[in-house]
Amino acid sequence: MRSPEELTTAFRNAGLKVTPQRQLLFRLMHGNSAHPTADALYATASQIMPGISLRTVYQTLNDLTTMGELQSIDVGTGSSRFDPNISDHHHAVCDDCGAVHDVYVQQAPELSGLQGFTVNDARIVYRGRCADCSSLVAHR
Amino acid sequence: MRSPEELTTAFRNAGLKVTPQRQLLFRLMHGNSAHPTADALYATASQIMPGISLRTVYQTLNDLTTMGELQSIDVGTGSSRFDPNISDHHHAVCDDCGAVHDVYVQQAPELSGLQGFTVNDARIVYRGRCADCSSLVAHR
DNA sequence: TTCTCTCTTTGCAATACTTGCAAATTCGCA
DNA sequence: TGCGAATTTGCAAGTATTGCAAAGAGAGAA
Repeated sequence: MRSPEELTTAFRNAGLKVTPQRQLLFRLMHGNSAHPTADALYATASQIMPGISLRTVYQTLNDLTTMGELQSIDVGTGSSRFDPNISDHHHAVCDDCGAVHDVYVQQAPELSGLQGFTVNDARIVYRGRCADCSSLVAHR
Repeated sequence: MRSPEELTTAFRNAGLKVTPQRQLLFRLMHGNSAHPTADALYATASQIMPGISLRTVYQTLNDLTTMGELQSIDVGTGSSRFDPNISDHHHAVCDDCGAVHDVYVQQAPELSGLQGFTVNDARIVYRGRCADCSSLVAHR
């Protein structure tokens, strides 16, 4: 996603208003590689801006996603996660700690066995154990 | 998943009971390539066995999944889908009609850029337009 | 700066999906 | 056939997300 400053002008140009709530969320998501859920972001935002509503967090995340500034990802953990990295990439989920990591794959695997299916998008979710959790196990 | 007959003995051997509800669900899922949701399966089951409860459908699907007879898949449509095909495969979802198709990929793409992550599983979800929907558009 | 129109934020209710729980029922071995 | 354990049901509860209406606040115009 673009920087908070760029988003500020982009929102104004689009006739949208730049509110303190939105600015805070811009800042919290910019460069955020934690793949937070709406609820997790709400928790963080609440510490800085008590009173901000979960509804606003959902609203803004959805707006940013619609505008193409965020990618919404679903790794099967019950709730959607949001990723400011909108480049072509995939995700690796640690089954131990739940962390989600960005992953880059050399080439999108070709599809075979489905005649006539036009692929618009391919997303890969890897599951396993991340380096941190692996080392924890090794020292157990 | 195994045949209804095999599951019957497998359940008995495991100390589990073979009820009419379970037998019906065994039959409905065996060879089912529709990737139904629990609710969809409940609708079908209800026509054959009025009174069967949605709770039992969820229960049985979860049990079969735990036993490795079914694969639970999440293609981001809100609810879990169940697949009796437990071979190594992936899925293609039509954004028009919502149909989910089984897909086989030559080789699981290698993971790069994540040091020390041990991959247990890789799942690919393709999105696009299936052959049926494409031809509908062509004739529009 | 002030006005005002429109977009936002809030709070709460409502929805969708799934699971927990307890009572009633039924399977299956002896 | 009887009994004990596993199951099924119905309903309540839990989680994630959205709809809605009233109150509030940007930001361009005067």
